[in-house]
Amino acid sequence: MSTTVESQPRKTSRSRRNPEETRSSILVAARIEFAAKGLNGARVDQIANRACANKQLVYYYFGSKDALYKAALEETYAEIRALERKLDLSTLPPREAMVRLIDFSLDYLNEHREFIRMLSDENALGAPHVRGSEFALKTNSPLLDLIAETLERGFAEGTFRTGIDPLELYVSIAGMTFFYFANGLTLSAIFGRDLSRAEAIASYREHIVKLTLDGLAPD
Amino acid sequence: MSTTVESQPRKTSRSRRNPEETRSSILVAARIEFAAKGLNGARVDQIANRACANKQLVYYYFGSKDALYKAALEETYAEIRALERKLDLSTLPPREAMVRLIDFSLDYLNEHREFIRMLSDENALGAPHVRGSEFALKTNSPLLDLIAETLERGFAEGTFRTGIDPLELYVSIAGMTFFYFANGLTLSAIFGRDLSRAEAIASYREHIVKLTLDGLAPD
Amino acid sequence: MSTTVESQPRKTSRSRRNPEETRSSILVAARIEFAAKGLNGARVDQIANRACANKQLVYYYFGSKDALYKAALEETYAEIRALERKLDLSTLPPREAMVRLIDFSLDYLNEHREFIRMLSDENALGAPHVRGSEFALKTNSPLLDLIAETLERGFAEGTFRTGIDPLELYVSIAGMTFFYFANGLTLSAIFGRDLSRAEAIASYREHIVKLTLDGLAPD
Amino acid sequence: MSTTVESQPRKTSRSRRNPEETRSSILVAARIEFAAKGLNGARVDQIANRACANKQLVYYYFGSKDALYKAALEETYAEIRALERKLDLSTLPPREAMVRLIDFSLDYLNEHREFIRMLSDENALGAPHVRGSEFALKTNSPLLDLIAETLERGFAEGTFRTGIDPLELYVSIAGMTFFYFANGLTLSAIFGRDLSRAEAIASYREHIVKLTLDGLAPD
DNA sequence: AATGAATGAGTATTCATTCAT
DNA sequence: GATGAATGAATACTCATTCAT
Repeated sequence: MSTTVESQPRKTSRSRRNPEETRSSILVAARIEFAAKGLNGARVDQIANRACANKQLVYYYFGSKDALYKAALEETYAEIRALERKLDLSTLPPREAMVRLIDFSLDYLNEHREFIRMLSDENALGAPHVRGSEFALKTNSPLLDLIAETLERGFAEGTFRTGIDPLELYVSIAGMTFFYFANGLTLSAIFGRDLSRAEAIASYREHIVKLTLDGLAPD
Repeated sequence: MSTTVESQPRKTSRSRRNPEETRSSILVAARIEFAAKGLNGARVDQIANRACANKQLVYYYFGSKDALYKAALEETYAEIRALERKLDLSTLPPREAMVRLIDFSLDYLNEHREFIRMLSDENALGAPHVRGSEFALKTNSPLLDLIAETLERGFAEGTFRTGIDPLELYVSIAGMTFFYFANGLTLSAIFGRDLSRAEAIASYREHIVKLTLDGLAPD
Repeated sequence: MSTTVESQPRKTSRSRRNPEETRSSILVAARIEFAAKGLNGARVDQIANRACANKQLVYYYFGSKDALYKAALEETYAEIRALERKLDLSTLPPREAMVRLIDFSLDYLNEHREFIRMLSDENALGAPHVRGSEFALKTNSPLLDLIAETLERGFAEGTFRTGIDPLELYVSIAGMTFFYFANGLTLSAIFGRDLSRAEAIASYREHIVKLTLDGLAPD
Repeated sequence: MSTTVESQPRKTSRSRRNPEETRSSILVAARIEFAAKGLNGARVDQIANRACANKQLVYYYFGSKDALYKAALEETYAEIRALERKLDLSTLPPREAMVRLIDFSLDYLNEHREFIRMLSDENALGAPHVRGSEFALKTNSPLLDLIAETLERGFAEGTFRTGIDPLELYVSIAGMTFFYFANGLTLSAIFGRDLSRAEAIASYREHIVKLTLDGLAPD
């Protein structure tokens, strides 16, 4: 469950005089560095290094470390939104759709710890980069609509109860999955049980699937 | 929901030549500073300032910034464990006990955002301070036993189903509450709904109480 | 015989944007500072100041105080080796060659007290910078070969005896000259005779020339 | 040939309320620390620690780090002077007396590297502690008189030539021995020959004995 | 578009020394 | 005499950022 990234400058060659590629490789490097060390811990030098660019180029393309962080954050969000858009819940029966949503959340976070780190970091800093209208618009999620539609279908067929707020449901599912990975290291240490093992994750999945489906079921 | 702490040196007088008090005031200042800015962002200068001590005293008493961070983390954990110990779940009927547990979790995190920040930060850093046997022992939680006992009582009286893992239940509850506050800023920004309002919290409480109790109920 | 260097920042202008010159001026400043105060006593600030650079440039070019010290030490050695290489002993009759060697040693140390200081300091510290193969190779001295060849020529013409180890001869000559200047201050103070006066040096020269030549003569 | 001293606080108990002993144990500790690390490198904390005293006592008894250094230097000198006083050269035939002197110098320095370090350090610093009349008087050496008397006896019996300055002879002998040990580490490293081995020392001894005796012999 | 050189303001840490008891 | 607590002034080193080419 370690998230440490060794600071190998990974100097794979990058073609000269290709602005688009240069910008892109800086952004990729930035995402890795920020995800691994946070805004404060990340080093512009390392980012430039990893991107096989020089420090000045970082400023040329992004203006400041902070702006670069924001760009990295936006890309990270964009990525997850793109995946969410592919999550075709409407073709599945409501209960299966909900399970699919949980699995997606669990799998994505398990495989993209960097998203956790960036999200935690941004909030710890007071979320200064997310505030502002453009950001919210850019990262506008289709998920809430998907959930709402699924809940309605479930209610219609009698498998879900009414009165469930899609955002609250989303937050509770995201919370259960996010927390598991976000705080897995301290949880494992303090409770003496390795939560990063595949079986532990599978078992926990069963637990939250049951909790959610039962919680959604009509009385 | 802002967690920023203005860097006012808050120079309230501190009696001289009182080692116990000096040490303590440094630790208090450290907890505030670390909670607000994280390990990387915190400034030893600020801590000393806030404690009305000088920087060297910090080193005199704690040795290093890192050791001070660990001490702050331990105290933070100790505090929550002390509260958990007071949580007398065994005198309540199982379902009420579970609600009590959720309320405690929600209220504590709502009122102690600094705990969230320290926990997130420690995990982001790879939990280097929590690893190691002494820490786990020191912060050994009574909560798992309380939950296990409650689950058993609930099963005995027929309100809870069997086969529920106390740790998994704890993680899911903690996740739902922790995530709400930990990532509240970005959630509010992106979904355009202020989650820090009291009514929003109350509504979310109802949601997770329902989810949990229904999830625990026998089929 | 004073070696103290006043800490005048000696801000003689240095052309901007000239990396070669910048690096070089830092190294020059470092040699002065290290020679005057030793590794421990030297201040990076002072070095930067004297080089009309700022502190960070020192790190930009040399990485650390220690690495800078090593670079200064290497240059110091390189300089003396370059001079030794010019010492054309092979064109002189053996006895004159030996006198030439003594004179060179005496004159060089007299005029380059900084070499004495750096050598003493390095040894006092346990010679950590000199250890390692590259250093030895870089500073490989031609002197031993020169001495060996001179001894052979002297033996051939009957002025020197056989069985003399070049390294031991070198060490004894270097010892007599080095110690005179290295410890001149305490010697002068304790024995109440100023050894830094030109006549004192001249007289001592006669003494060691005689000692050496007689010591080398066949029985 | 290493002179590094591990910083074990060597906390052997020391009887309380015994001023003489306290002062003495501080001085002993100071000599070890200064000899190992020099004036700049030595730490008052370490000295106090090693002496099982507290830092304030160091100041109580010696006033300052510098004064303590001077006291340590004086004791070091006093010790060698005491040994020199026991060197009964006058009972030996002149040539044997001279050999005895060389052996003494070689052996003492070999066994007391700390003397080398302190002497080098003091000179490197510009000998500020040795300057001043009291120091010279306190450490007044009998050696020059012993050498002068030996030279006279040698001249009288025809084994030594005339015109030899006792101080110059002393400096040359001390130089050959001192330099060997003082700079042994760099010499060994650069010339690739371990000068600290007993055989190497024995061989060098023969060399300087021969050099000296031949140099003193009449033409 | 790209680069290496240069900079100011910080940042944890150290250390000799003094104060109060 | 002896001790722990307290302090100011340094000190090596870092880092985001800008300049000049």
